Amino acid sequence: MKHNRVTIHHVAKKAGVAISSVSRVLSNHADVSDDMRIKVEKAVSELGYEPDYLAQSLRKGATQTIGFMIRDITNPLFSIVAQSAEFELRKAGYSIILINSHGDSSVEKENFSLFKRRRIDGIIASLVSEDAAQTKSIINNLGIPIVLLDREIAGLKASAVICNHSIGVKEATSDLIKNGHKRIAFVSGMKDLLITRSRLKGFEDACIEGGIKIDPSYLRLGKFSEDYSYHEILDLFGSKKKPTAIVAGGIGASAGALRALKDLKLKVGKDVAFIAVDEWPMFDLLSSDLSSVYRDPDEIGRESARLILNLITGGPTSQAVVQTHYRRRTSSRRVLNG
Amino acid sequence: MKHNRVTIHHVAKKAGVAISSVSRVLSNHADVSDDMRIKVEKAVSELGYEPDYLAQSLRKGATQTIGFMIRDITNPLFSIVAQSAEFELRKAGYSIILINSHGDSSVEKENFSLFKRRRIDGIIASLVSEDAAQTKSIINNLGIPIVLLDREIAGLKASAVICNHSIGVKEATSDLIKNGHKRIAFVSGMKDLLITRSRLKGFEDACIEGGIKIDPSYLRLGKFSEDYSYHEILDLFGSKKKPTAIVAGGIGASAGALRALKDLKLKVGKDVAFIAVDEWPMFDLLSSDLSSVYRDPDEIGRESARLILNLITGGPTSQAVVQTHYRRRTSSRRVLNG
DNA sequence: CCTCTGGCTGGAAACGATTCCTAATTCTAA
DNA sequence: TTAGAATTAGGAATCGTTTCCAGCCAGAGG
Repeated sequence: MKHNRVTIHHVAKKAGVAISSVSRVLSNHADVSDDMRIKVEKAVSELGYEPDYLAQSLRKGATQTIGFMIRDITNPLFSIVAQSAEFELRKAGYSIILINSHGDSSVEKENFSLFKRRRIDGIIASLVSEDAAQTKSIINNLGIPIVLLDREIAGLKASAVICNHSIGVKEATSDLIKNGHKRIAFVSGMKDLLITRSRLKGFEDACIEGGIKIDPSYLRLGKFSEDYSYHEILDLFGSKKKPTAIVAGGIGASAGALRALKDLKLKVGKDVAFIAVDEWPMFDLLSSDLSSVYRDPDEIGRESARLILNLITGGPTSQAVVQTHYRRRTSSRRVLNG
Repeated sequence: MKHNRVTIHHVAKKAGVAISSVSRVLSNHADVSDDMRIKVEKAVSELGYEPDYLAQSLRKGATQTIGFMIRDITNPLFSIVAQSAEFELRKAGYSIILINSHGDSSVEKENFSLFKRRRIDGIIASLVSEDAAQTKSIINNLGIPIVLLDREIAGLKASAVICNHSIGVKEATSDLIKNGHKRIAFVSGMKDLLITRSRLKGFEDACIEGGIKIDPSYLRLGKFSEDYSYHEILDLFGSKKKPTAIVAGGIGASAGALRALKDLKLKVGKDVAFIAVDEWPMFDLLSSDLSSVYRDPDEIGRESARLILNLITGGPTSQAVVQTHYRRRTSSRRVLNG
């Protein structure tokens, strides 16, 4: 029981050579004779030897492991990102350790220290917030290459995959305006995040171009949660100046808004125009044919894998931009009624 | 740059004691004086020392890591399972390595060997198939504790979380029969999987109790994919004896079936009764108010974590059963029209 | 015939911890 | 006072690799 793990010692003994020679053969070192190679390979295959990652890692100082930290793996968008990143990284010989931060900065902090203790080679992370000075110093002191998803932190030595949200949101908002909408609500997450600012910029640009003055009470930028969005929409429709259209930034925001509209017995695409930013699985089976601002999660995963590998091999930090575009469907057709 | 990692040596040197003493303090060993403890703890906190997992693992023979292997992390059900398992396991000091098998047996095999080389302490897996004799021998020779999700393999030393699908499906089917349905289609995955057999049993039991003879052409048990289900439903409705109700086993089956019905312009809950086995995010926002057979993914995750920890600490293999139940909504109300 | 070069090989020192064994010190009791 | 027990600390082996270094041997060149 104790001896069922076959190590390089066993191979060396069986082949009648030194441990170092076995290692040399296995790592394709130049200085090894044909004779030696044959002897060792024979012993290796007879014993079914496979080198131990742990010992290799300790010696080499690299674990061939990437930490993937997000707020919520349950988010369908991120689960696709994780999947595609894993697919790319395994091709390069890396495994991924998955960690949730549950949207909690202190858990996030712990996770970074866990990554360090585990000697992770690189990190792909969707951070809780961008402002925390503490987070910045933690990352900078970590000494581990990191790729940020949709975050921008000044003075941080990090690569990033940035989605160009403003373009898609602008197209979407412009379409609403072209259809005569003037009272457009915009619900999304915290304003201190790049992702929100970028969406907001698209929204504002469209309004400016369309000659619409933005009423700040239509801007509800607090949290990404369903709950937040649900209550904000209820609040908006309880007021005097009900919106005629809604742009929901993010999956949580969309879900909350759609539930609120359902409870208010308002028909999407009929009583109110609606555009969802980001799609989710079975989007086409929803009660209404939703227009959306789309980005490709697979691409985000691929790009994040590419960037982290690049950093690990000593490359400079860089950014990748993923485009978004407006997908016009029936929920955003003209539905004005007031 | 090279010396920025602080090791136990530095602590020992700073505190002016031996390495072994530092280790003893840190692992709360009994034989350590107060004086020693204070000296070491001071040095530890001044240097910000944190023990290296890699070295600890190599020496202790345990990596505090669990491998989580599934066919598709994108599946919303499994992503919830993964999340809740991770939450439980981290409380016990374990991290999880996430691996996709993409439903491919040979990838699955590679993954097992990767787990072995990484000295994973335990595995939680949703296997591609149950029949492969090869898989059985691989797992048995692996020597790593394993928990199977919804799979049953005779002669395998493994714990398992088994969902009692038959109960929920039976309730659901009985309800359809009570409403007068006789031509009920059942679409799901391969028959050689416990999960399918269990669902089928519930279906059959309900038919027997309800005095309905099952027409085998209504049983479409091939794959879990959307594509498969889509085409089978199209086929069924292209035939003479169109079904009046559908039970879709699994998320993929449900999605495919709903798409087919959409393309056929058949209204769910009006032209045909429908019951989905398993729910997915935003289930309540679908075009129809779907009845379902529900199981709690969080519970599956928790139970799998519990079982694997139990095995790791030397406990015997065991099974946990997660119940399912029928959630009656409008899509399964009486809708007979022929 | 001797030395030099160069290809191969084996030995040993890391990597960063844990843990066993031994020795030193203190304390108790005769 | 001293033998023996009880505490506590240090040294060294170990986990399974990689890699540096030194040495051996053969062939080439003088």
